[in-house]
Amino acid sequence: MEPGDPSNRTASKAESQLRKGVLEYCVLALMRDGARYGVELLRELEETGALATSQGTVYPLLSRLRRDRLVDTTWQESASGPPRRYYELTEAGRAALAEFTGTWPVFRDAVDHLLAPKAQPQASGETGR
Amino acid sequence: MEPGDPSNRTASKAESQLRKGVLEYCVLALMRDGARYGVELLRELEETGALATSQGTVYPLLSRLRRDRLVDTTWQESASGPPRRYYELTEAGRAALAEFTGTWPVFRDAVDHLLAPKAQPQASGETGR
DNA sequence: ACCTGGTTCCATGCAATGCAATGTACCTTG
DNA sequence: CAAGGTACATTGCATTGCATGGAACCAGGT
Repeated sequence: MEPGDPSNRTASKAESQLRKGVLEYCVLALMRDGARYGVELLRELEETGALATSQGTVYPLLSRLRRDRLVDTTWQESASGPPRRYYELTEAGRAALAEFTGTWPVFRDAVDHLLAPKAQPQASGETGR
Repeated sequence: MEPGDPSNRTASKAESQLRKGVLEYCVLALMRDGARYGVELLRELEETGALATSQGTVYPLLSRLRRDRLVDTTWQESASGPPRRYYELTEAGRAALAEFTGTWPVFRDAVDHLLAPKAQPQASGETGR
């Protein structure tokens, strides 16, 4: 990779820290519709733009998921290239993903609320949403 | 506080990791409308529910913000109790907050998109599943 | 004066995690 | 066989949330 790639500017220090703890569940989410292998996950994360990362991040993460029994793995031959290790959600993995799916909106809304411009004391009550 | 509160177990690990990198900017956001002191910030974070944290987290964070010149501090007497150290945004602090305000929605939407149930390719109604 | 309790500030050590750098193995192509 | 691409993996580092513990200051009761 080009160390001096200027297109990397978007990946500031803040984004790197934002990924912490979220990446794990994003990877689980990507496996929701079926088994995936490492480089495939890497590509799909890249497509999201904000969650792009590197092999040095994904493989240790996948190892942790396997250690914690959130995923099962199976080797599978490839039509062209070396064999791939496919990762698939276990029951515990689906449970963890479901839990995060509930946790995330709460967290997201809390941050949204803090970041939103000063609340306007518009009359009383809330305008709901 | 209840150190061993079992009701915290479900979201504790995930939420704890979620706070990484976000807390810094949430604290900056809280100072947007004026100077704040440590315990005050702690209380306001507590009110958000999802961003509640402890002194052991906030004070080292505030030290880093000061080290990086994102905030300035001034001592101020208290009507009842020991003096308080008030933290106020510097120009660099406002810039960092502004940058994050731009970064956050991109990140948030990326996670939302991944977590959303499988995208249903337009087409017409899908009756049940 | 002394002590108890509340408030506020802060430092230290640990654990989790993203990441760059690097290495290994396999497959295809020439 | 040699070269290059694909895929998996490990190591060491920096950052950061957090539990724990402590210090300083003030007010009120005894």
